[in-house]
Amino acid sequence: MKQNSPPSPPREKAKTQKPASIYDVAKRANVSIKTVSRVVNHLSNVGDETRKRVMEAVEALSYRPNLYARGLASERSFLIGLLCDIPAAGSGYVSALQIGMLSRCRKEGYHLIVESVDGQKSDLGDQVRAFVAVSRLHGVVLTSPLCDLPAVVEALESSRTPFVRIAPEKPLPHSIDVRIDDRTAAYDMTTYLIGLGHRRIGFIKGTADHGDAKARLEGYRAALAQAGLPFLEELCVQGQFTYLSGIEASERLLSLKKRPTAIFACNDDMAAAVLATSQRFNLKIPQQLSVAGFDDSLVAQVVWPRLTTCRQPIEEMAQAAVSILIQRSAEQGPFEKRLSHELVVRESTAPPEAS
Amino acid sequence: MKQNSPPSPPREKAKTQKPASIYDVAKRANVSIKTVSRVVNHLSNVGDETRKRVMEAVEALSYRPNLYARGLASERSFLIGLLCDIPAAGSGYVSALQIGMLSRCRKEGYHLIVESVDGQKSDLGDQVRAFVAVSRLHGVVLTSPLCDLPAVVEALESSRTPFVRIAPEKPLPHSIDVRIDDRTAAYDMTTYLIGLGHRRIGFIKGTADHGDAKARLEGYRAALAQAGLPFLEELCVQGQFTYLSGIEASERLLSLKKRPTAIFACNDDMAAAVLATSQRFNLKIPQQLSVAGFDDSLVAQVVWPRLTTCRQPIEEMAQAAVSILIQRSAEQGPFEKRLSHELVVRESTAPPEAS
DNA sequence: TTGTACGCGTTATCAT
DNA sequence: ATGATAACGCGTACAA
Repeated sequence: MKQNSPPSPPREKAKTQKPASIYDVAKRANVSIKTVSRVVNHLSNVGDETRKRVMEAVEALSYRPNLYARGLASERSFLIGLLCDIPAAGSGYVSALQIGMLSRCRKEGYHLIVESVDGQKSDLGDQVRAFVAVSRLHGVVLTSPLCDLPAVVEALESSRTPFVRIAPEKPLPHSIDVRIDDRTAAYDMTTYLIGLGHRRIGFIKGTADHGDAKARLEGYRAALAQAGLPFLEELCVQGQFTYLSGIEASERLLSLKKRPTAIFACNDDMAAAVLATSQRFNLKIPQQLSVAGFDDSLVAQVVWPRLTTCRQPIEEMAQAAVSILIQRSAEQGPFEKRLSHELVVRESTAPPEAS
Repeated sequence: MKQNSPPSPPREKAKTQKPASIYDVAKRANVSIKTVSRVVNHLSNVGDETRKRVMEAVEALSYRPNLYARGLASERSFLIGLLCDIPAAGSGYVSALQIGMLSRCRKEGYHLIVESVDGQKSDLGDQVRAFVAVSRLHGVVLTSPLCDLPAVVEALESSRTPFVRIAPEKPLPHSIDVRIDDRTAAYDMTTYLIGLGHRRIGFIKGTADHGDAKARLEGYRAALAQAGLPFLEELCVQGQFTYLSGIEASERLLSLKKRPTAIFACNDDMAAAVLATSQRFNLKIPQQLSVAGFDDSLVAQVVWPRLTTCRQPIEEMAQAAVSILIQRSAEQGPFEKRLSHELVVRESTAPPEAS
């Protein structure tokens, strides 16, 4: 006999710890495996009575469809991938993203597989290709700067792996993007600082190849222009989204002969660094220096004074991304999903001291 | 024909984006699939010449064994699971753990699948069972408090899923544990504070059901006893490893009529909270209050002043755990792997002010 | 509405 | 040392 026969026909259910298979369920419910499959996958063409019997059997045997068998039999696996650049892997941003993905995956019966790739290496495309080749993912979520690297996008497209990009820099012909309006968010924050009376506002940029970082810089400049304030090169320094880079950047800003009365950093980690540097420069926050961050990550509330920042609904964005992937929305064409940001005012900002 | 025939026989290699299968490799190398399998899995019984031919074919077709097929055919999958309790999922601790796992997995050709479970719910065992049932993991890594919950352990054992526990509270007959010596670590820190001259040392406990938290408390008490100092209930308050719980705990400690001159918190997040509360109480750190944390996580260096803390090699622990799982060391019996901690002295601690 | 039988890409068991 | 072929558990044309 060369076909799949129901496994282990002799001993019905010994102390075999092996999880029940679809055959076990079929036998117990007195139906074919196809019918079980239909019920499990929520297909409609099943009789009510039959469905009930099957569900009972599923329950009784606590049957769970095997992930590998499913992945093998259909192109569709139940794995969602999170691809992240190694330097960013441990950041609060990625953690939050992952939490959001996790919760949605759980709810939908999918699983999360996390993979780190080294965006610096030249074999990036191969890294990605290798990853999707072995695992035929249902879809993957991409963050900066990966989502803007042609090598990554091409590798994914050539293997026909659906993907959603979080906060990419540039639109792409066929891609689905989830984001907030970083430009407007930064514009809002800058305008808020200007509204407090600040005229010299320092800005710490995010990593150069991150799209959101660029958009925030634009927003900062736009707000300045709108208020009739000049954009000063010396007030705008490069950061890398890391705490350490924030230290360096803030040292430069605070060493200026005419130092700024406020500093807006592109994320909370760097803003926290500004706080630390201020201490060393003996500057009172917020009296002598206002500090604003971005993200509203954990650190924003952990430092003292707590950071005024711009909340980004990262978890929601992640959940949206996963949902899109699961619904295979790609087949409905590319689109962009924009969630809204929110200014969170805390103790790190205030009007500048009357000098 | 009812057997597996080499897929798509007509067009050798059209623009078929489908990854090469073992059949493609076998054909190109003029061997059977079994031989390919042998080479890929590094089995010894293959002729040198044959092996070379196969490897070339693998290279040329950039063949990667399909994850699902492997998982289906053998009990052994190439997935390592990280099971984490939902409240802890976003912590720096878990992030660091994950990074360590990721790097080791990558190096060994394994993949990381992350799953969150709700340790509070009564169906915890089922949650775990469901997870391992679908995915037949190669092994899973467990953290507190999950690693000490009988429901979790039993679910894993009954499904014969190997697991390694990180910093569990109690030893278990068949389990492999990776840890530092939390008791000694806390002992060292407390002794260091005593050495600075502190006599009233507050202690903020970690989550009650975490084994490491308990061990640290023991170390604190032991150091006190060793120095002939009394253990005072009022100086020892409950925390939950979260920043917020640290706020509450520190408020209680600093509201004491006779407040402590130093506070040792069970992790960095809570220590950071002590810093924040101190600001509100107008206490200079470290002059009027010394603060010490545990873990040496990111926040320890992000706050100001930077925290004196006890470094725990979390990433290393994670890597060790994965390696153990991959080597199937379980077959060599249970054991405990102990890594070493390190006292990291920064600006948050100093001798108490002469009063 | 329900069932049969094949294929997915591996590993594993036996031959040779 | 190598190869033919049966599982593995599921989805799915196709048939009934």
